[in-house]
Amino acid sequence: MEKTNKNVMDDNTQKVVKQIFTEYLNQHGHRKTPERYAILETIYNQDGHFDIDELYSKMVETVHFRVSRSTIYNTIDLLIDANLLIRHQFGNSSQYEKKYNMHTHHHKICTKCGKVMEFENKELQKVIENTQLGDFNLSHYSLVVYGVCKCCGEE
Amino acid sequence: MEKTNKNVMDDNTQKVVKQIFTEYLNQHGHRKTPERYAILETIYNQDGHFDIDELYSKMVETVHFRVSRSTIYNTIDLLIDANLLIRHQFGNSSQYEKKYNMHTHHHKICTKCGKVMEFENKELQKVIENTQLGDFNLSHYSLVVYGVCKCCGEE
DNA sequence: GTCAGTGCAAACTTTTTGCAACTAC
DNA sequence: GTAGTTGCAAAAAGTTTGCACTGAC
Repeated sequence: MEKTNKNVMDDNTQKVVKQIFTEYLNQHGHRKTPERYAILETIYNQDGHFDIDELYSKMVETVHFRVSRSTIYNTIDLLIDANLLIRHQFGNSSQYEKKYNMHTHHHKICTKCGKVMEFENKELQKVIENTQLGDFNLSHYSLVVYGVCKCCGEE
Repeated sequence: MEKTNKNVMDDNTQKVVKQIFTEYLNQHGHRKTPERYAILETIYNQDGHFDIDELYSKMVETVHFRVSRSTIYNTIDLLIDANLLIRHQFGNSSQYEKKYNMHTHHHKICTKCGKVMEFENKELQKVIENTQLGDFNLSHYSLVVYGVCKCCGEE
């Protein structure tokens, strides 16, 4: 069993990402709606990966802020553009992950149970970032390693 | 503009992958239906990535072998299990790629035009394969690099 | 007051499932 | 003959779109 990052974002991170988002919205002529900030706050108050449905449920049930799925999709696109969120394409649905102030990490996925685990490896990170890509302007990358995890391998 | 792998598989590869598939089907008590071999052949007669719909169209229009989408989905699962096919999760739909006798490679995706390009890098490959993953039995991996390609960057 | 943003429902896309007909064995 | 497969159509699941209403500016 692998641990996911347990550092729930502190108040300062919340403050900073709100500032970044506000600046982004201003620069792009978008409105600063309460829905958008509620979504940003919910995302930065949790750890690990989530999909749209999980975020929707969390907002309705836990945060008690009712937004439509359309608004979530809309806001997620803005957050990705604002560099505050990463989209992964693990399974059938897109998985998202906050980006600001996060350690670079990679993912292991168990092909039996589907569990997604994170791991860090500085050397790997360095080599990938230094790779020659020709006329290609790198913005980010995603390394996913597939295999069988401890639990599933014990069968 | 990047070149994709242009080596259309030769007759020998076709023969070998059919043998591998036959063995797999036998070992797992699956039937050797013409649909399954037609799908395998079509996949190994083309290069690059494809999704279910492209494969379906190709079979209907080019190969003139009519199979249902259900059968394609079914067969693709078998081919993945038989280690003859890789599934990628690039966009909204799953992308597939033949696996036997292929060079290990990685993918660059342009975040503007969505183009998927391949590149090889032996060092990268070595570092990834030698990464310590604890109690995790590596089977394969997928490195996707996002950024802006030459054409899109010239705007 | 205006128009971007929201919520809802409908549409769309990709994948899965149920079932009758078929066929590899 | 029989059980695994196929093809079709319906259902699911995830995402996008159209449109009337709302609220940020």
